[in-house]
Amino acid sequence: MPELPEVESVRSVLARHIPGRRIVAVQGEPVKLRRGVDPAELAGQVVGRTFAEPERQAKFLLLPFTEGGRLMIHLGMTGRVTVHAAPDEPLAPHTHVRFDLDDGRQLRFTDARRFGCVVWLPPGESDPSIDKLGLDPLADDFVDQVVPLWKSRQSPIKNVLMDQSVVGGLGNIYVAEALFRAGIHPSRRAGRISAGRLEKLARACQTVLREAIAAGGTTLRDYANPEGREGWFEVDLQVYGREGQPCHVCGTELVAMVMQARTTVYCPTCQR
DNA sequence: CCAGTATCCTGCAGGC
DNA sequence: TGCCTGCAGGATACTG
Repeated sequence: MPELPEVESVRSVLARHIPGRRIVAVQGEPVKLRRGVDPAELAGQVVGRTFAEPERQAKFLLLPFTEGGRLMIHLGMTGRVTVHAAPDEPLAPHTHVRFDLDDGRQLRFTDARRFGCVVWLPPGESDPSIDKLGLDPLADDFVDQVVPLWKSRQSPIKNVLMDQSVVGGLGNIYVAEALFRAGIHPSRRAGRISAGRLEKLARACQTVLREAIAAGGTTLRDYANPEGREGWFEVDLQVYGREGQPCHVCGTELVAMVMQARTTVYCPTCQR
């Protein structure tokens, strides 16, 4: 499940491949992703444009063009962006959009569950999806900025962390890990946690994301980096996916609870 | 305004 | 062995 570190990994790989490359054609059939995509229509918008340096905002990949305009891509649950040496390489199932580049290579968007999107943003235009995004957890002033925001919320801290309009980029995996590292129970009301503990949580968010980026992104079954390598990097996950197993710190059996229809695993001893 | 829930979609694991 | 059920979950529209 791509969260911020996985998207950042995709961005950094694309940064080695696409800047300076011009799109010469777009292939694919119309498909209903999170938003409908029509490759023929997309062709009219991006053919002839040249990729500039790829960017990332939270979990959104932004691919600007030197001529103006940009592509906004979200990987959803199962989305992948891959670079292929030639357009005739075998197509993976659920490949929805293919961009032919002027050096003969092909950029592909694949997404089995179709929770992702590929959206054209015309020059000067933005999109509500990225406009609504909250704080950047990797920013230098993140800790100072986020504590008062969290303090004003009455929802369980886990739900607040998942809210992209508060902090952009965290998902179910890294939320669980950050809460464990900060020793905070997922269902504790955000506003009732002391400022000191919230600061610790903010730093834990930064640490866990930075470690994951350094490791190349946690690869579970749905993620591969854009070169198509199976980048099975391992990040040291303490709680995610470890329900019923002993806590690495105290040995207590880890517990799973469902919040907002999402499973959260935590240590009932270490997290209060 | 804020919080909580249903919905989209497919692959796969687990149970019988 | 094979089928069936349920779960995985990011964003968003909708309800309370």
